[in-house]
Amino acid sequence: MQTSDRIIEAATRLIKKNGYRGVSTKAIATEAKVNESTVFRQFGSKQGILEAIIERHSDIPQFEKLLKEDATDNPEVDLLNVSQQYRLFFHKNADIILIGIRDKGMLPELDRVLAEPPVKLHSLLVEYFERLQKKKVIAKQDERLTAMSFLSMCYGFQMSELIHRQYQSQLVTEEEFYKHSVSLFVKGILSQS
Amino acid sequence: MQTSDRIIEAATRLIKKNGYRGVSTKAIATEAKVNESTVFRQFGSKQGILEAIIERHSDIPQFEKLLKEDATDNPEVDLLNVSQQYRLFFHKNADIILIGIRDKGMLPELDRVLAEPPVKLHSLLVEYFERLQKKKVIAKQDERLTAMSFLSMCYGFQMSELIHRQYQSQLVTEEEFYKHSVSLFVKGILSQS
DNA sequence: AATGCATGCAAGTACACGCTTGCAAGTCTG
DNA sequence: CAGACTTGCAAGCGTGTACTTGCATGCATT
Repeated sequence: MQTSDRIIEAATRLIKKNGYRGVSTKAIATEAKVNESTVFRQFGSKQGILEAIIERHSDIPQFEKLLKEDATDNPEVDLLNVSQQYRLFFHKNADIILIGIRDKGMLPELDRVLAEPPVKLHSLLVEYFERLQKKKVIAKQDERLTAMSFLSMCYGFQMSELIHRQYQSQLVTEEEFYKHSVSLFVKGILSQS
Repeated sequence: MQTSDRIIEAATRLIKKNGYRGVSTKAIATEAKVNESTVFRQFGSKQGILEAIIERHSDIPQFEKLLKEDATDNPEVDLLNVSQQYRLFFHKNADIILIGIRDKGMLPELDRVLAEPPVKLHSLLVEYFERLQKKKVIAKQDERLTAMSFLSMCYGFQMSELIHRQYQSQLVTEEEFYKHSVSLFVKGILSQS
């Protein structure tokens, strides 16, 4: 494996565990089984390593397609797809999400990148629910709030998995959680108030 | 105001912003308008300040009462109460929750204290939903998953407020979110599948 | 074989940080 | 007023850390 890859992986592992400021370049070098000077020759500075980590994960999810072109307008199907995609997004980016939370403010760009997907998804969900209301598929309701409820449910589940995994994991599996939550949620939005 | 109070407040402010390791004792002293040596005379060490911050917030919520003695067994009422209490818990402890997330692992006791309430609340909700099912108030369902859905919804909303406030706040207010979410959720658990 | 490149190694620099200490000044209490 | 206590101030100690540099070594390409 490439030297720089080993360094990035080592850094990711350590920063996830101890935070950016809690990890020294020497520790990263040792973990990567590399001399410290090599780290600087490759990345210039400690911050450079962090930037490389983020660059490697630039993988923004595409919810647009799921809720527009590919939408079946059967909410149970579409929302399950969205939740799967959201879940995938969390898995793929678990590393930088954790780092972004721990070391918020270290890299403004990271903050922005991480804050964006939820906002974007919220507005897409609003549009989606609006359409379903017009089509009388779901009851009349405040779509902003409905979208927020759904989003919070997914976000909350994923965040608690990320943050508290070692304490409370495996109360329920991801599969069953989403299956149950989506169907419960759909029942809620179908019925007339 | 007491010198030590000023120090604790200053430290809380700074640690929330920059993380424990991102804040120097000198910076804390300056922020508190106190000499650095005074900080050490009062708290012994930097870690001592952190412990004092946590001690000051030892304020564990009581969901037990809400879901047992005080329960009306009208889920709309009870769940709204629970959500209010949960929300209050987040507000009261916003400081140490944020610090706990940022500096996870710094203080094992803090990790534990913060991981506990959600787990506890989950098991209380499970009991509650079990009872309502036996009483035929709500449909038959897997109460573990139902509890998790509700909990994730509340947790997710509060966490995103805490973490991303500056980016996405005020899409919706807390009041309307909980009112809407609880009623949507209750519709979901009432209806027969 | 010669050249260039990536790396290891050892030493070192500059600085920030946690923490200590001795002394002087101010405040509060009996 | 005397004594105890708190604080400010200035200096300093030891350590860890980001980062640099010069040299030697091995490897690959030409």
